[in-house]
Parts: sequence; structure tokens; C-alpha cells
Amino acid sequence: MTVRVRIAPSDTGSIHVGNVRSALFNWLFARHNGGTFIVRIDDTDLERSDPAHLDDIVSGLRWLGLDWDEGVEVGGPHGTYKQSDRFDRYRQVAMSLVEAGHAYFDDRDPDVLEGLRVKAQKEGKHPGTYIRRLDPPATDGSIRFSVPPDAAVTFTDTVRGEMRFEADSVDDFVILRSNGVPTYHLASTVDDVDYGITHVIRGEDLLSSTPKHILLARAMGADPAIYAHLPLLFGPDGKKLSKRHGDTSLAAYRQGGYLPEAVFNFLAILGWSIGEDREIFTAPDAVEVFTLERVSKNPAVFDTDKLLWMNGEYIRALGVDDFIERARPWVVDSVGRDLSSEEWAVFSSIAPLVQERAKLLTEVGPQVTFLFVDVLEYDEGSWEKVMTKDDVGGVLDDAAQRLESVAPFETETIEAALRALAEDRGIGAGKAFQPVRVAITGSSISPPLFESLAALGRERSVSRILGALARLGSD
RNA sequence: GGCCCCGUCGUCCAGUGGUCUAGGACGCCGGCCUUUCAAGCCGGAAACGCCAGUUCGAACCUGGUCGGGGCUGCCA
Repeated sequence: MTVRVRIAPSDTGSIHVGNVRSALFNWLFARHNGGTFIVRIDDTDLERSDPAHLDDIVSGLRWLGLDWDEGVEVGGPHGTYKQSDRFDRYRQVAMSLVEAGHAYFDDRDPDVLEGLRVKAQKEGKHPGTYIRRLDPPATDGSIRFSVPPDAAVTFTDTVRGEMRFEADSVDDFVILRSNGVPTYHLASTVDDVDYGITHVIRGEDLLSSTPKHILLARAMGADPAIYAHLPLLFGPDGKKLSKRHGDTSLAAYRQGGYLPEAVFNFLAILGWSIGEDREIFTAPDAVEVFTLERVSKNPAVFDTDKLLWMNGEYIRALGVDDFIERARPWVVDSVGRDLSSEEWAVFSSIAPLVQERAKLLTEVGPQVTFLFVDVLEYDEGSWEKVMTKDDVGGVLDDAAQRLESVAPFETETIEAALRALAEDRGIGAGKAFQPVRVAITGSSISPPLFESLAALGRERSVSRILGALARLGSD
């Protein structure tokens, strides 16, 4: 059997990391088995669906490297992969289910139905026992699937094992709304059948709906897919991951300076492990050994601390040239303009030192903007902390003079000059260097000082120190 | 309430009856290094929810209990 899996994100919002993780596992499963990975868009929620979110979904998946073989934008034997384009097909299925006796029209008052449901619940009976006694429905209501009252639904979940749901725990559920739009259950199952999906790998929140999908598929005369329900992702408070836990959209991480490899890796270790106490691995490594059997059953907390650490690991593991390429847009963003080729050369010279220090690409720009601005902005906290100490003026004045005569103006010679300064003045290295650091970079946090000075150049270094001196005097 | 799922350090994982005085990672604490910040190195605290049972032996098997979560919509 050739594996065919799909993900079915809905376009009701920006793609969520939970959905992305499901996508990731589907992708790993498909690639490991040499199968087909399909992306379909669930846009049956007329109220909330918005095609604008499609770009977000598509570009997010591409960014992570989750390529798909069929689906929206790719085309394929089934034409389109947006459910809104297949409404006719769903209606046709709904009608044929009615004709075959698997479903029935139901135009009765929702409030009355709710009342009956509550009544049945109290008495421990199946709601259908009352609902079916109502007047024969007209033909313009919704269509409900008629759950056979006797048989239990059993299936083997690849992650969770044997599942059994008694028939009376499944209500007659709506498959076609009165406005003619199919519900998720119908559209999803019809698609899975039509597209020949072999394995449905999705979040555990859909585990309870699985009997409905199996019943539907059987009623359509098809073999249900094999199901595998992934553990849910929780926020730090142990509740279902949601907006209140900070960033839950993939886009937020992308814009937050995370590397796709790191996000991929991190998502992959949430609920799955490659084994042997190893947790840093590449996509090909994961593809090679991925199995659903190794997926864990318990929910995982989305711990951004660990993601941050992992991102730092990935940044440091990058080749320098690669790092420079990836950092470019972030530098441009921080500086506020593109750089000249000479300036890029300056950035390249100091890039390795920044690379070691960054956990996020967003940290790169702020660390180097001092090299590319005409007017330096001082971080007030740093200024207070460093420039209000004794004899800072003397140190700065001395430093300016010594740097004036350093030749050539390079890291080693600068270091020699400044260390001599510290020794001559009888002060510690920190006391001597920090004021200079703040003077030239505007902050007490920066790349290493001597390299920073060398990258800045003698002229600008000296004039910044003098500028700081003047600012000191005017305080 | 009903149905269903889950339960190893704060967090993510390893562990599938003896090799577990439970291993790794993040985070945390302490130290080293050090011109800041990082990184790096060394060390430390930290868990099998609980109770029975099966067994010579249980983190691993069974039952119960407690706890957490999901579903229970003409949302997905």
C-alpha cells in the first residue's frame, strides 16, 4: 500500500504551531515511507474563512521545508484542494447517504433538539431515540447522519492502540448544514475517501470524532483510513496552547529571528524522539528513522526556553557565509537601509563574533548597527551604569589619544594600546574598557571591544570617544 | 454530568520485568574562563502521582484511586 497522507489546515487564521507540528509528522511519515503528502485547505467555515491566510499557510510550510506533492497550488488529479470548490460533491454524497438510509433531513427547531438531547442524556439514552420520533422532516433542513444504534465502533489507533466507542456515545451529527454547506466531518471524510488517504495523522482533539468519520466512510462504501492521533501541545500552564501563551503562530517565530531548521527540530522532539538521548538532528535524519510507533501518547508543553537554546545551537552551527546571508535582512532592518559593499565587508569581518553571541537572528542587527550609523544613540541604562563612575573622563581622554597613534589600526595593536592604558593608570581591564565600549557602541553589551574598534576605524572611534567625553561634560 | 485520552526531574525526551542507588537535554543554582554580553568547561539540586495486586523481582504488567486534558456545536 502506497502511503498517502494529508494535512487540512483551515484558513481561519495564521497557521498555528500545533497544526505545523501535525504537518511535520505527516510529512515525516510520508517521506519515510516514500508516500505522498497532500495539503488541502479546510475552508468550509464561511464565517471565519479568509483566503488571505492561505499565503501564510503556504509560505510557512515552505519555510520549514515541508514540501508537498499534491494540494493547493500544486494542482493534481483532483483539480482543486480547497473544500469550498467541492461543495457540490459533498452535497451529492449527503444526498446519496439520505437515499441509502444512512442520513436524514432534519429541519426541526435546534432548541427543541437540544432539549431532547438533554433529556436523553439525563435518562442515559441515545438522543436519536427521541429525535427520530419527531414529525417527518421537510426537505430544506440540515442533514444528519444516522448513527446505527447497535454496533460499537472499534479501530486501532497507531499511536494509542485499540479504541472502542459504543454507538450510543455518538450522536446523530449534522453533515450538511441547512445553508447547504458541509460540516467538517462530512467534507473531511469525503476528501479522505476521494483522495485515497491511507493514514489520517492529526491532533488528539479529533480522537472523539473518529467514530463519526469511520461510520461516514463505511456508509460511503469505503474502507476507513488508518488513524493516528498525536498528543496535543500545551502552553506553559498546562492548558491547550492558545494566544494567551504568547506566540502560537508560526509566523511569529519566523519573524522573531528563528531558523527554520531549529523550529523543525524543536517541533519534532515534541512527542517524538529519534532515540539514543539525541535531540539535535536534521530533517533527513528524522525522515530516515521516523515511525508513528515512537510517537508518545502524552501531551507536550511548548517550552520556548528550549526552542531559544536550540536556535542558538543552530545559529552557531551555521557556516560563517551562511550566517552572513541569513543575517542580512535583519541587519538591513535594524540599520534602516541597505549597506554598501564596503559596509557589508565590515559586517562580514565582525560577523563571526556576533554569530557566537546570537540566539536569535533579531539580535544580530542591534549588535552591529553602531558600525553603520552617523549619530550614535546611547542606551541610557548602559550610560548610567558605566559613565557615572570615577575618572571615566580621564580614561576616555587617554584612550582617544592612544588610539590616535595606534598603527596599524588593527585588533592586536589596539588591544596592546588599551591594555597599556589600563596598566599605566593602574586600573582593571573592565574599568578601562567599559567606558570605551559604551562610547563607541552606545551600549555596555557589544561584540568584543578591540574588534569593534578595528571595524569602526580610527577616525570614527576617536570621534565617538570625544563625543562621549563632551556628553559627559555637559551632564 | 457522559464518552475518551494521558500520568518518569519545573519542561522535553530515554527507559518496554532484573544491567535503574532511573539516563540525556532545556531551565535553575554554584564555580572556572573572561574587556561586556554570549559561548565554552566543571559541579549541583531536581522525577517513576498514590494504593493494592501479579512476580523471586516492577518505572515497566493488572485493578483501583487521585490528578491533568480532550470531546460532548448547523466550529474545526
